[in-house]
Amino acid sequence: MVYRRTHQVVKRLAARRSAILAAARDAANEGGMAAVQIAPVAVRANVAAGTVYRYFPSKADLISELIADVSRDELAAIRRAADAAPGPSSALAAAVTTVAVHVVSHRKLAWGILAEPVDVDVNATRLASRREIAGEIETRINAAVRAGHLPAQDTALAATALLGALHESLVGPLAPDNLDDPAKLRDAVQTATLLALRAVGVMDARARGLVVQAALPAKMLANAQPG
Amino acid sequence: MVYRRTHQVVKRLAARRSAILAAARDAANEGGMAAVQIAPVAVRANVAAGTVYRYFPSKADLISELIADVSRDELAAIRRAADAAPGPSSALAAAVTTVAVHVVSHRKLAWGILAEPVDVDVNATRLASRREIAGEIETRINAAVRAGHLPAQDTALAATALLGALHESLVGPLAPDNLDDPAKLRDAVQTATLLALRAVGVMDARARGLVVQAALPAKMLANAQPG
DNA sequence: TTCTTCTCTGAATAGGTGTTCAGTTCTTCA
DNA sequence: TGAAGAACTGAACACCTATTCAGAGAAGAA
Repeated sequence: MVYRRTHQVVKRLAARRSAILAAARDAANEGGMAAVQIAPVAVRANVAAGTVYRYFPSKADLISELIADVSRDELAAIRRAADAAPGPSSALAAAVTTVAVHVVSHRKLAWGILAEPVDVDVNATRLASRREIAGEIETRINAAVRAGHLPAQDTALAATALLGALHESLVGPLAPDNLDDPAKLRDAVQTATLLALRAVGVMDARARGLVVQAALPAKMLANAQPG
Repeated sequence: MVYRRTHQVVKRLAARRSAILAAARDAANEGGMAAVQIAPVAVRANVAAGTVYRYFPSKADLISELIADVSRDELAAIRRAADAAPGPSSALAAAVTTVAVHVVSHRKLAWGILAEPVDVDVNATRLASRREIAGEIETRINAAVRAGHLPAQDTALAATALLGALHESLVGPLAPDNLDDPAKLRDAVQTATLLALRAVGVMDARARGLVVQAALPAKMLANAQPG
């Protein structure tokens, strides 16, 4: 009389888990991390509040996993874009553009993951996520420096500052508020990218060229969500 | 039999108000806005919790006033530094350096005022504060552009990005953690300032010169608080 | 079909923090 | 000095939301 999970059950359990995570992601994307509350998320996932706890030991774990998920996706996108570029400078430009597009495409979510305060328990995850992204950017800056395209500098600080500039100008409270218009959005992404590249020492003229080259297909911008 | 406040009483009331605000400021400086809780603040100010409500209608009002206070000070410092500079570029460098020094000097407070999420009621105040600072920086960028020292650009976005770069690299979670050492701190401030200036289009060589010129007296750095 | 084990439910619980208010203490004024 | 008004106190209250858990519902084994 041993109970053994049927394949079908295993699938359903996995699906529920995903549904809960997806619900959390949606909630975060609509109202920031503050909106990721157990009861509402449960409703969204068509599940009772208690059920959430059968999949995640605590809210902190849920959010941690959400953050890890999102940054895994983001990191992959950055690497893909950068690796496809012809040289170190283009790679950096592509990486930066990718980050810019991602944050404007999911502003609330990005804000929640980046800046919104949460339990100390999730800070570790968030920090790790940030480190990964910053580390990737730093790697690309380093490559450009080694190639002689950028002046020698504290690349860790530079990567951090670069991300700060992007985030603040694109999803911060002072970010332009008319980003629903695709044209404006594209402008904002390009302007922010230009600023970021100049910050690490790319000369103005060259930076403008790189930004244009790195311009992403409209398809990617089309994913942007109003809000 | 009209009760009339004696001068002494008026003074005491004012002192209490200040004490409460100061307590709130201290708390924020130690643990961010999350640490600004009525009961602890009251204890710090040697007052009962209820008393706080005789001076501030609600916690949101208390925090709003705190934010307004801090940014008033900051704005004044920025203007003082910039106005004392010999030209538009130096003025911008001085302004940026001032912001950098301020944020590293009170990291937790800065973080709380800048990024930590709070009641919607205080968001207006925080936004206003941010706008003021960004506006001042924007003004200085504009002056430098008009003087032909910087390329034409979206100065509002540039100011925002510039502040983002500073904040993220100096008080963000990835900021260097050895800023207790005055030498390191000075380095970090200068590096961040350099990045910020380059971002808006100051050429590398010139930026380095401006950063050195704008170097603030050690006295100002001495106010930095460990943490 | 029936028993056992797993899974889900959602109302109840728990903990934390802003806010109130009846009672106390202090201050003014005659 | 005493009456009246103002300020202060701090325990009680209120609200919000994460978490629990006893009972209900499904799913597997026999």
